[in-house]
Amino acid sequence: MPRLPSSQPTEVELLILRILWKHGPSTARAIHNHLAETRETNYSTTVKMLSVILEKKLVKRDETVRPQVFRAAVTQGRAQERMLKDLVKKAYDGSMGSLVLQALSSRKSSPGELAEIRSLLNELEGGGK
Amino acid sequence: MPRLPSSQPTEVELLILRILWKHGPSTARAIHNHLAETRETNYSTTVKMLSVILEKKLVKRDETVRPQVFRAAVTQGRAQERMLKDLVKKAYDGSMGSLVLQALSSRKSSPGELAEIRSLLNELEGGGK
DNA sequence: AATTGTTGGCGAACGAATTCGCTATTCCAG
DNA sequence: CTGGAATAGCGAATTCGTTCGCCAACAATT
Repeated sequence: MPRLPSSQPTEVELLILRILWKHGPSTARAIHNHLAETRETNYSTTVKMLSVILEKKLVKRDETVRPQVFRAAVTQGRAQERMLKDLVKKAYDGSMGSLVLQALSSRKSSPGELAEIRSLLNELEGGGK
Repeated sequence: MPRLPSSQPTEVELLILRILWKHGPSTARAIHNHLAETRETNYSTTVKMLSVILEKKLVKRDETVRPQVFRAAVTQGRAQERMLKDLVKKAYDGSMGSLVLQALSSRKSSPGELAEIRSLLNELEGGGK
């Protein structure tokens, strides 16, 4: 029986997206060079992955220039949000709150982050009243 | 070239673990019945998946009784933590704080959860000082 | 003990993800 | 304009996750 496509970006796809988010539109070669810092895959593999995620519409390609330039088709925030929701659904029974609790307690965040979180919390509680 | 095993529980594995966490040690039949509420897979499939996750040491099996009884070999908290860390690493550049920020802003949590979060936050800031 | 149903397990089959070899296309220096 | 280098792409091969069919072991009921 067939299985449903995952809807979430896969490992390598995410790796490529992160490079694009960080460095902006890039050529296949440039992407591969960044990729090569972490992994030892072939240039062909990078190109193939690019064509795959192009197919999935996760990236766009400018074919009018040579070499072609790839850009992320989704924002980092959107992608993160989708993945986060997926995790909450799959592993936290849909409770975003319990995820946050665990996130806060299982690891120390920087004081700056804590302050940000607190201010956001104030906003949320204030608005909800 | 070989690909590295993911270390994270997969879709169905997680489904089974959640059943065990919720209902405690269960027979294959019982697990399958719960599973069948959501999906329409065969009993053989359930048994197969059980043998797979047994292999992966995610569950234990008591073979001295008939029918055999399965129990989760990892706690829910541990499993959640592992998955959460994985997501933070893969999608948030390791920043747990930014994940929390997004979690809080992208969805409303219940007032009760917000209160819990706030109290945990107080604890963290107080202790860190 | 023979029949019938449940339980457990193996191995085949499929799609999805990832890898790369090889070919084709394009670019550029001479 | 031509040869060598870089770029683009196709298709085969491999692994993992998931599914199920089929057979064996066991239990229960007549």
